[in-house]
Amino acid sequence: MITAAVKHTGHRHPRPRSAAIVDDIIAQLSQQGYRDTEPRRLVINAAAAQRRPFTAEELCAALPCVGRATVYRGLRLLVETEQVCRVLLEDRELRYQLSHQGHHHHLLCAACGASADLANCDVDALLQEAAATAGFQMSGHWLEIYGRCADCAVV
Amino acid sequence: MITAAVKHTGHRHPRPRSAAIVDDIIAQLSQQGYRDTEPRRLVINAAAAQRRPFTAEELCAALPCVGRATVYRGLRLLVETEQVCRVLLEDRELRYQLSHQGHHHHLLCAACGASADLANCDVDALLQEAAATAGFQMSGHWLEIYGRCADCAVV
DNA sequence: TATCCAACTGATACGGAGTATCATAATGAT
DNA sequence: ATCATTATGATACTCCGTATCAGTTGGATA
Repeated sequence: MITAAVKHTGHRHPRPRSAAIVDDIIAQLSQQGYRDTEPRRLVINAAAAQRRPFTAEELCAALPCVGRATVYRGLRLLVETEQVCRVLLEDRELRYQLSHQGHHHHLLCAACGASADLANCDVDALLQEAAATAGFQMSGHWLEIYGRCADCAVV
Repeated sequence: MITAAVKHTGHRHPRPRSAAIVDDIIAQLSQQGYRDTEPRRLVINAAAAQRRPFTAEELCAALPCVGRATVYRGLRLLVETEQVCRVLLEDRELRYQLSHQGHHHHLLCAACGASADLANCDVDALLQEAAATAGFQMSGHWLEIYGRCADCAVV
């Protein structure tokens, strides 16, 4: 019998630090009835390796041995299960990044492409209220914030 | 000599109420060096005739005698000159609608497709501040609000 | 550990949305 | 009326994402 700790993952080297993330996501997917497959792991792993919001095509390029459709399907599944969130750039380019828990918005740096999470912000409540004033039942929203991060800020 | 009031616009019937809007927009474009052309007027007129945010393809369909590229170019020009604003639906479909002055956001009804303007809302200030707290210089944002308008509200 | 079905994959084709190209036409300043 | 500039329209093209479908794989079951 092979225990989880000893089980090979296909890597000859020590498991990268992203392996835990992959396992965690795979576990959550399994719980929801989705299978643990090699291509799916590769997609999650590649997504976790990104340091910036990335495009689906970038993932495809990073995973030449995984079919394009599979990459797209994998991303879609991850978005649906809220493991990954979608980010919209100013030019409407769609990018992705791993979710870091709960509802939040993104501060997107136009200079370096970095993304910072904006949590603990009561925009939602404000919008809900403003919408209600107009007799509108708000059910959702899309908000992206553009500018420059601390590192790229113009002095 | 033909005065502006008498000048024919190609209509045999009384000028539709949108004609004033078209003239106004054309005037603003002229001021910026853009020409007053028939296809461009047709695009503006068709845009003004819409009651809901519309897609570029819908305009194309409504203007079979105007080239598709021209419709797209016209819309792009109108967006650049801020005569028309872009609206993003939840499924990322891009729509357009005439601008109604100043910065504002849209309340988009998922049931009937209507759009209401949300003005006099200090979201911007709130975001600016929240972003600054994270050391982020905000330069812009994209915000769309989804839900149900007063008419379509679920009781 | 053998069986089996549902889920998954990958190659491919397809479709929609928007843009580039370029020869021709129209505008409006002179 | 002339003429340089801008605009148009037909078309081809790119890009992004999805549908299709035959073949494969995962993992539940016994």
